Amino acid sequence: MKIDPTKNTDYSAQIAKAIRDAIISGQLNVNDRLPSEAELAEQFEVSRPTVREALKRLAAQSLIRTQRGAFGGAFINQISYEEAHSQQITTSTLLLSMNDVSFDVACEARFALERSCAPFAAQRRTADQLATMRAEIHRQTQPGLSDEGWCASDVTFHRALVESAHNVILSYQLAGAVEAMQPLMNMITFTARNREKIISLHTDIADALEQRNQQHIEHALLALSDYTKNLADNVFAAKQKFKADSDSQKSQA
Amino acid sequence: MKIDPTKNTDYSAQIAKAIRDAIISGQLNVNDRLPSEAELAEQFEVSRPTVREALKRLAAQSLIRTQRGAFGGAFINQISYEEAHSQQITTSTLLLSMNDVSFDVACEARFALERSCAPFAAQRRTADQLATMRAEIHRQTQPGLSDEGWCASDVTFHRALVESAHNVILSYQLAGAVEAMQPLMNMITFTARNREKIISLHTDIADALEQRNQQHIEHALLALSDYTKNLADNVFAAKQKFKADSDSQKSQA
DNA sequence: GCTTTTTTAATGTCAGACTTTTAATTGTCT
DNA sequence: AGACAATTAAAAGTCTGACATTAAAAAAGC
Repeated sequence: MKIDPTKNTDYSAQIAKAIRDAIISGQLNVNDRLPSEAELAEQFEVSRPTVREALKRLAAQSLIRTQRGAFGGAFINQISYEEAHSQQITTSTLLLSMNDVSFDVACEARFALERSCAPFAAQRRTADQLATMRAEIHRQTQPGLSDEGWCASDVTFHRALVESAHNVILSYQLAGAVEAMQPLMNMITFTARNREKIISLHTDIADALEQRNQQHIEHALLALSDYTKNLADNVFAAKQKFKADSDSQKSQA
Repeated sequence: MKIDPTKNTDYSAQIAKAIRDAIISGQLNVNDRLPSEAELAEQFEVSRPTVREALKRLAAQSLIRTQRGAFGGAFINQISYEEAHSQQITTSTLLLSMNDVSFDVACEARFALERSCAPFAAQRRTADQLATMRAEIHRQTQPGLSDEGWCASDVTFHRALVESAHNVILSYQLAGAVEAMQPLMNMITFTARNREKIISLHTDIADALEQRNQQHIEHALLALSDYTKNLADNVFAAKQKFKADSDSQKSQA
């Protein structure tokens, strides 16, 4: 493994890429130890700080972990669902917030993705997951519930639904999508009337799941998607109107 | 922003986290410039190499980009679908390869996720996307097609299906899932008979899309999922048998 | 044989220097 | 005045060499 000094990218980026490729292609396996920083520096013919920058890049992607002390070093990390998941959420959240994705598009995607767990959820849901969902619905009916509490409960509810499909890959993908949407959802404050409607839709979902009726689950999710979209449209229209009003007042003054 | 010397994590990790949080919370906006490395070193009361390691961590997640020269520095990067997508694929691919996820589970998830684009694809598909799919089907019928060519065509076909939903978020999530599965799919070599069956299922999907029939699309995807799962089961069973046979031969010798 | 101490090999951190890149500024010529 | 060239300055990129800290292995002591 060598680096190309004529390329106009950083050495550290090139070295990181070389090691990353070796991991992906399977030349390096989980728990293998990389050579020490000093040895890598010699191999790549760069200084130790440069090697360290490369290693930090890999560490940021959870590809390696480092251990200090004798017989320590950098080891190929077995990436866990936990880590993959949190990385996915950071990326997706930033993607949404930085590219002004319309709420409609995001909302549509979120519920469409969730819908994909319906057939398996209907088959495989356990009493436990159903109980979680019922408990969250009950929490949502409490009149004193704060906005944050409401949103957190919403996430827990949908996570339980996703988990009930008993497919780790689906869970990983869907939980990411649901959580990435959360900041957008937090922009909407729900009135008591809104909450009431959503609770009834949540109840529909739980009922359908209890009866193991795939089509009802899908139907209820679609209804929830439509209702949320409508709600958001109204909220944003109201904000727009408020802004327009205050603008015209300013220009009059 | 300060760091905690008593914590047992690296300074560079703490600094990266502090800046990352500032980005996520919106204190730092797209295209904002961070202070120079020297200034950051002063602010955080660490040395410049340590700051640099922190910045490389952020660069690895595409959160910042750096520019050399006067008036250069580190700028908050507007993360693109392209970047988010490629990061997601790296993570998902490694997650699958390192956690020996069963083929069945991955396959089920892949097609279930793809199914979520069906209602929108049926509504919004364009002639263009349909043509792409037909063209790929035609390519797949060519007798001389290599295994790599077959797999690449398969990806293109499914990408076109996903794109026909015209929802950028769905495209991003689904394309990631499809591509992350690819290394697993490559472990199966398709016989001529297998290919024939898959082509007929692809044709079913294209036909259903042409007729804008959501349920047929979903049904065809399910059939494809089941067929692929079966195929994989047989392939792995055969491999197992081969291994068992050669093992018993060894023990006899 | 067990516990304690020492050794040692690694990462983590620092200070300071030098190189390269790049944009703004200044200077010069037409 | 305007276009082009030379200068300058600020920043990232890189290197050297040192010291601090950690943790496991080896050695010493009981």
